[in-house]
Amino acid sequence: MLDIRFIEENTSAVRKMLADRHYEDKVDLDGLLSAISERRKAVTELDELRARRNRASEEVAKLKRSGGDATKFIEEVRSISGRIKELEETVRSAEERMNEVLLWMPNMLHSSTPIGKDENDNVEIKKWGKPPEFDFKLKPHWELGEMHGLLDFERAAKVSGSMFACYFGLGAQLERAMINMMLDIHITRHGYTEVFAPFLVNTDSMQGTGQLPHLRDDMYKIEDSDYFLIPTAEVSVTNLHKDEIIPEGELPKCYCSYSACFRREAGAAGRDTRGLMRMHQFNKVELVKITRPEDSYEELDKLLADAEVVMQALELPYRVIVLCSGDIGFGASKCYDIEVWIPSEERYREISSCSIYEEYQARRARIRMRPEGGGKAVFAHTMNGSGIALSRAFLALLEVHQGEDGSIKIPQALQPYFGGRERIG
RNA sequence: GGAGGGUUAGCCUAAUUGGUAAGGCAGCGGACUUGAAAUCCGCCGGGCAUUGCGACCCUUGGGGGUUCGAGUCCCUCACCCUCCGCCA
Repeated sequence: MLDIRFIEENTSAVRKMLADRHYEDKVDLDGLLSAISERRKAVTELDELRARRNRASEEVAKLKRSGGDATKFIEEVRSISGRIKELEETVRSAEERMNEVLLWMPNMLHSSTPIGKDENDNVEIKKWGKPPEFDFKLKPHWELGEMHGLLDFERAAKVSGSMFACYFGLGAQLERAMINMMLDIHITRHGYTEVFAPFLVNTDSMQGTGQLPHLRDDMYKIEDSDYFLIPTAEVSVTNLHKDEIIPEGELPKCYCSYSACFRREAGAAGRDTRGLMRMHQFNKVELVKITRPEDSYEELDKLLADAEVVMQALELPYRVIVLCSGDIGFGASKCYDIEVWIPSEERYREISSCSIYEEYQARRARIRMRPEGGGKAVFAHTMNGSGIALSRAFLALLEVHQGEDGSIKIPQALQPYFGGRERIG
């Protein structure tokens, strides 16, 4: 959510942001501005009338107490009240139009976010590791998974449907080992606090972090209730501090959280249909930070580095890109993606997304900070990133570390979490 | 699921048959002081305003209703507490 005063005073910057994001047609900026000024005009008149009514009403009270005749003032209040009702309706409808647009208004972009049209204009800023070269015919992960009895897509389809997976035996253990390793790395080496939060959240939380209204079709809604299945732990964890004013000394809040994530993948029919690449349900270890405004970009870079440590521990080749204005998420002002090398596709695919929202989510979720030494509460900054997403980490690990015989080498850092096992097969 | 109690500003607590939210703590600024404490004054939810100092407006969990007027009465929803029931 943007501040309406900011929008009024920086209209051309907002217009440029919408153009940079290719959002011009989706947001009625002029309608918003007119709703704001209509509201302001009505509120001014409303305030004056209310002041008159309050004065008259006070006279009524005085006269009643002293036993006098208040008829004249009662009549005055009655007549003013009619006009007040009209104006209240005007204000209400102006605010409704205002909020409708505001909820669909994306965040301003950070100056370091490159301007571009789509994913082709994202900027690569780093590469780590080398994509492996195989002198044999490599197997895709679903073949490796079925060969070792780690994965079963057919049975998952039986109990649920397509785009679900079932992990058996060492497969289930491997998934769990990776989750535990990631959590431990962040807790013990990076200073995060582990959180385990609900997987079902209400509409207000979904709106607080900006999934609603525009991603409604990507999420699962529970029938006959106000609950949604979380698409990421970002939602449940960030909203833990909703409606709070946090003392400056307690910032930054650094949380890491395991959760299952649920996505309808409504627009992705027919894509990545084989294997683990795209699932309706997958696991993820998420990193969430709430910080002082002045520290936020530094904290974002640290968060990215924290996620990278996991990639390195798993010995998975990756690159880091900065998303351009046409590709970056709705509420983010800047976003790094970590992309892992997928041998079977011979390209990099997203495995982590580290985004900063500045005040955008904080304003929606009303997360504020009380400055050291008192003073007016200000909005905190929020950010989050995958640290990292399972399923894709699982599939990358199978493919990258496969041998000619189909056996899979377990990276050394993971072995203690996997019963000391050095390989599968 | 049922019954009862509750929700007042960051925290805690008042408010007559319905009469227009009173205080305390914490915090900030100032005065006083060598400095601090104590004391005193102002501020201390949001909006709007400002050339100049506010006789300005809204806010008692959310929404609606009754009334000239609602923290107070009615309806509804959310959440918290207690008890009963059911349940992994």
